[in-house]
Formats: sequence, C-alpha cells, structure tokens
Amino acid sequence: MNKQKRFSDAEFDAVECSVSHQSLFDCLTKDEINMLDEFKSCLTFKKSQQIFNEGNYPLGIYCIDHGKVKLSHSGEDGKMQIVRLATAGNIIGYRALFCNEKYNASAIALDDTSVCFIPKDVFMKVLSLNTQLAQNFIRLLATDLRKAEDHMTELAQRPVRERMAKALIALRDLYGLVKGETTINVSLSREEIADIVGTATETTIRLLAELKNEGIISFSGKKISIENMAALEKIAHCYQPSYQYSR
Amino acid sequence: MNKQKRFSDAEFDAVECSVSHQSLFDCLTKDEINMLDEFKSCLTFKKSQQIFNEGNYPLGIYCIDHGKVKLSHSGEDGKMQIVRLATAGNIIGYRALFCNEKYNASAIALDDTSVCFIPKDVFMKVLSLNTQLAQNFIRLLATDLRKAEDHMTELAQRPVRERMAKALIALRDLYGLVKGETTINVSLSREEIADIVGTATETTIRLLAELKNEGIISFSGKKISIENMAALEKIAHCYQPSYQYSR
DNA sequence: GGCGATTTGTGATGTTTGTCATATTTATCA
DNA sequence: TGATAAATATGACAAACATCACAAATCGCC
Repeated sequence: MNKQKRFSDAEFDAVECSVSHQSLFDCLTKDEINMLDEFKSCLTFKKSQQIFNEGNYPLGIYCIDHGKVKLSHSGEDGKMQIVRLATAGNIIGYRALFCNEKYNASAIALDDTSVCFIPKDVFMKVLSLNTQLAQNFIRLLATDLRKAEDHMTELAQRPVRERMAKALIALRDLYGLVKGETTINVSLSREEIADIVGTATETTIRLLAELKNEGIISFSGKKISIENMAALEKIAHCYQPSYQYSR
Repeated sequence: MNKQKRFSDAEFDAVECSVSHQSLFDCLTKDEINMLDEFKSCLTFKKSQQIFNEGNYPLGIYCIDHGKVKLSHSGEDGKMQIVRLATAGNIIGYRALFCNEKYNASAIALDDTSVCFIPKDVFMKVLSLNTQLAQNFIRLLATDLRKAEDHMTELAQRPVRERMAKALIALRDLYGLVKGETTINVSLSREEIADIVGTATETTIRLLAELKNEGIISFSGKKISIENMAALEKIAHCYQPSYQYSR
C-alpha cells in the first residue's frame, strides 16, 4: 500500500497495527510513525486473559491488531457491567490515560488477541505534536460518550427483552458472522451476555430460550444465530407491551 | 485579575464567561481570547427555556456564565433521561460539535441562565491552534465518559432507592446549598428527579416521602434538605437489602 | 476417557417497580 | 382573585425481574 518508502519488518508491523485498520492514525507523519514504532511493543493474550485491570494506572494505550476485547466495569457488589466491546482496529485504554485516572474497567480478551502497546510518554508526545490526531481522539471520545448516553437511557427505560434484542444486533454488527455460517462471530458466556444487557444470568438464559422458541434466534452452546432479523429488530425498536391492562 | 492589558467591556465579558470559572480556557493566548471575543455572543434564557434542542445540528458551544442547565435525552417512548447536569463555569454543546452529529440531548435552563455562545468555526479554529486546549477538552470528554460508564453500571445494577440517594448527594455536590439555608440549591420537579434517577415519577414521589418519614431528608415543594447525610450516604454506598429471604 | 468444576438450564417464589386511576395540592394567568 | 391547568400525592394492582435452590449438561484437565 505505502510504496513511498520501504519499512523494516518492525516498522511495518507498527504500521499494520496502528494505521491499517483505523483512520485515527491516518494523520501521522512518517516521523511520528517512527516515534511510535521505536517504542511500541506487541503483546498477545489468550482468551479470557486480562490486558489491563480496573484500578491500575495506565502506562499506555493498546491498539488491537486482531482479536476481541470486553471492557468490563465492576459494580458495587462485584457484578460486572460490560461498558464497551472492541475488535481488531480499535484502540483501548485511552480514556483513563487522558485524565490520568485509574482504569475504570478491565480489558479482557474474548478470544486470542494481539495488541500493540504504545507507552504513555510517546503517545502523549505525538498527541501534542499532531493537532489532527488530537481531534481524531476528541471525535472518538465524543462518539463513545453519545453511545454511553444512549445506553444509559436504554438501561433506565427499556425492558430486558428489548435490550437483549439490541445487544444481539449490536454483537452481530460489531463482530459479524463466522464465515460460511450464520452464527455471530463471538463466543460469550450467558453471564457475559447478561453483563452486556445489564440483567441476571438466569434472566438471560430464559430470554435466549424464549427467543429460540419463537424461532427468532437459534443457538447451540455459545454459537448464536439470528434466524429472523426483522422480528429481532422489531423487538429492539418498537417495544410492544407483552400485556394489556384490562379496560 | 488580568492586569497586563485593559480590556474593553465587551472583551472583559468574554474573559469573564470563558476564563474566570473554568480552567479549560486557561491555556489561551491573548490573540486566541481576542478571536473568541470577536465572535462570541451572550444569550440569556429564562427557567425552562431551551438552549439547544436534541436533533438539531450544533452551531457552536455554550459556556454557562451563570445559571443551571439539564441535558435531557429522549428515550424511545418519549420519556426523558437527564444525562448530564451543568452549572456556572461549565461548557455544554461540545459533544455533538466534536463529532459533527446532531445534538443527542436538549439543553434546558433549570433557572434563569446566561451563556456565552462561541460559533463553531472560531472555536474549532482556536482548538486546532492550541494543543493545550485540545488536551483540556480530551480530558473533559474522558471524564464525562467515566461518569457515564459508572452511571450505566448503577442503572443496570443498583435499586432505585440507592440511585435516588446518590442523585441527591450529587445534586448537593454540584449545586451546593441555598445560602443561609440547608436546602439544595436547585429547583427540580419530581419528574425531573425521576429523569435523573431513571425511574417513574410516582416512584420518585414515594421514595422521597419515605426518606422524609425516615428523617433523612425534608422538603417543602421543590426545596429539599438533606437532614442526615450519614444515613443518606449509607443508602447510597452500601446497599442493604430491605428484605431477607427465609432460611 | 473419566472426574471434578464450571456453565447452562429450570422451577418456585416474592420483591421491586411501573402503570393506571384518582384525589389533592400548588401554580398559572386572565 | 378565581378559574383552570399542572404538579404532587396515594392506593390498588400486576408485570418484570432477581434471587435462591438444584438439576443437567458441558468443559477442562490429568
């Protein structure tokens, strides 16, 4: 793709993991890319390993080269809430870094995952040099914030069944389908789905069984397929009360 | 405060509304302040008037000179969720601007409010000139995002009574007390409190009455006092189940 | 392959909470 | 000030959902 200059293998790796997927780093100059390359390191995590841990201070940011990650925040009684999901090309760990806070959520690999770690100092240096990069992160944060606000409103107002439908659609949108199959390309436990939807694990199990009975989804273990997207979207969008008060 | 140069009255106003309250604009040079001054305009809103409206495109940002503002997002069935509250010195309207989106929430004055409007072009220009300003907004957004994530988790996991206690404490922290009194310095309807807590208006009314009976708060109309902060904090932090299953 | 641990599934149960109806109080404005 | 609208309050009730208990299936690992 980039024919103007031959990169060494190491450099090319960094370009891979920062630029190829993500428009965020499009704006970097060669010098800036080289700065990042010099200090970046590539790390791999097996499924269910922690990439960073809620309560620790951030040391840098992580660009996901390939794999899937959940950002899981612990509630007061220890129950987890998944506040964001990430996939190849996404960056994680930037929020805490930007306000010098402890991580508010743990990042856990949902799959074997490889990431590119950029140390705090180098990243912040490049951020201060490149106005466009700063604006790209501003846009990213502002988008995250809108999503969070929408999610807050749904959690406060919408019933579990509707949130479940929305979550299944969102999972398919983010992770797509396993190629050659109709199953959503992410493997989540019932508990993890519950932590996305914001409900009890048992309720999630019952609700998935219900949707399966209705022919809207099908599943075997953690492989979930959407069989009737129109019906699922209907549940997700327009909430039909499942009961009517007598009149 | 700023003795280095005499400002005209108009200039001084702008400095007042952008710099005096808020550290966000500390980093501006004189030239940058002058740019903002030249194009800013001051607007006033009476209680319950809209400053901007969900669904419209932003034309600039608003710095609150004095007053109080709610940012209220409409749920699917039209029920409102208050996603942020703002007071003098805060800035509003920046989120939508940063990602070129429609406003995701309406800004409504909770009190007679005066704001300083800075048009999009000028603001974005200054933002691109001043790296420190960009980083300040990055920090602001990152902080907003953490708050939103915490709130999401609470909405998903904590009972209404606990969220109500948290909300009352947050209101006192943000708006303080009416001077010479013990009442929280903001006037909200029961419906607005419900839209903060994420519950039905009737539930809010009942819960406030309950807290009043317990001597934890007192109120007359919209004037609410916290009578027993320790007890309220206990409700807010450590959730004690109000029932026990038989064993 | 088999054993223990984890995950998934199911039933019973009752709390929490929202909804509707309606009264009462408070605010608004001619 | 009085009429009218809006906000607050209260009761009845049922749905939504969590919790606990325990059974069945699946997974991980030696």
